[in-house]
Amino acid sequence: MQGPISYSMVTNTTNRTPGRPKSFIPDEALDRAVEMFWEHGYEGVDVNRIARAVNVTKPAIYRAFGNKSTLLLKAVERYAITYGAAMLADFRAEPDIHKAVAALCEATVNTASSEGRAGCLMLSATLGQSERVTEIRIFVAKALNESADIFAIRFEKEIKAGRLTRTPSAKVRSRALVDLVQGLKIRAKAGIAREQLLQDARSYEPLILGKHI
Amino acid sequence: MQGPISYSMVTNTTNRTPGRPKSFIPDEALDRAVEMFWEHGYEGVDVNRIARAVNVTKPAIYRAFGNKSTLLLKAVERYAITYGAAMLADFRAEPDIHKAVAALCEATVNTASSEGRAGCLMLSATLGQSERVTEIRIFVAKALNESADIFAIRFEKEIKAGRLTRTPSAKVRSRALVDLVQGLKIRAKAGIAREQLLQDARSYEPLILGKHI
DNA sequence: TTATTATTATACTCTTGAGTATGTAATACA
DNA sequence: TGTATTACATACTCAAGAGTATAATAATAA
Repeated sequence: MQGPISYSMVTNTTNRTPGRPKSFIPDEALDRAVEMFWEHGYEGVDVNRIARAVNVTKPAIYRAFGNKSTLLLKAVERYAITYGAAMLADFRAEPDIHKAVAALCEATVNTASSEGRAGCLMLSATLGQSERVTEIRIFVAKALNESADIFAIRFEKEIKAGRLTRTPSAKVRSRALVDLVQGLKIRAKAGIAREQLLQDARSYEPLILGKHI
Repeated sequence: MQGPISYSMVTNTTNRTPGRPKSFIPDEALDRAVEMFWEHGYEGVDVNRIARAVNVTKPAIYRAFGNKSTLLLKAVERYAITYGAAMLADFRAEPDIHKAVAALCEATVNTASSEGRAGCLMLSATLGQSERVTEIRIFVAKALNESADIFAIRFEKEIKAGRLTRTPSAKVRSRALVDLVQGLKIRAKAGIAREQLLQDARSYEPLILGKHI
């Protein structure tokens, strides 16, 4: 259909290994897989489409990733880095805890409530039925727990510094924040209006951080 | 495989319409569909299995429900009645608001965190890719909004009665409660231990209802 | 140049499962 | 007893899509 793409077209470093070079960059294929699985779901995507999206044919994808369910697993892992880790980094980088929580909630809505790619790939994959769904669930559970831990450590610090009340505990606040975020994503996927969700998201910062007695 | 089942075996009221009577009760088939879709997901179930589960063959199911995606839609609606509406009824029936919220959170975990049927059919169907997923999402969005409204009305009443502080508002509390519940279900599906989730669920009542200043 | 190796594209197999065409069984009613 | 009606089971069609066998191609190394 289209002429083969030489290695120099996709990378500028000299190829050191013998053999015909890849005509696509695996991580780019993964990015397209992320987008497509995110938008259409696991069963809604066939490997052919992903292959075409990176100007390659199916066997190349199978050679690079093994099978479709492994491709999803890798896509989920990449999604976690691209989106999840980025949000956590922003959270850690923001010195004002109120701004940090507010930004996290708003960013969640903005990411989960876009027109084409609604919701969250990690959740869709967790609720889905791919062959490697067990590994995906373990990965997601770990990711959620790690997020909660990061939140909890930060809340604990703020409590110790006297900037948050001792109750609710850092642990409770952190778990609640994780769950609230999941709820926002779900409602985004269900099609509830972004403006509505943004309004709710903004109200969660005072709910989580507000003074309790 | 098995002999046909006479109508008198499945109902005791006299059949008033002519023609051979159904050898299965549609609502029972729906119940089995709920169970199977819940446990294995939409793509994980084939119509044949549902048919066999009610001692009938495929065409009978197709005649009764049209096609697979409609069957899922109907199953989701039935799930909403069987589980969602029941929880809301309990919530309304409980005069003590603290007990009402606590019971809701705990019941959520107990329902969503069982061994075989983890999570929530409404969420799975919302994140899934059946043909009628748009209608499912609209239905689920409506259900979530209605739950939030019920909570909000109740919280408003408690605020007016002086049993809850004016902030956070009834609206904020209600949305947060909905989202927290969704988060618990997601984490249940991801395989986080029931005991852990129960502990978190119990901490959400004071978070939502606790006095804020 | 030639051998070696890795990767590609073409063209295929195969399974699975959704949906249906056809003839038959069971009931109401005349 | 017979006719209309509704549902049933058997046995099928058909499409889609996962995964692969095979041969060609593009690079390195000697």
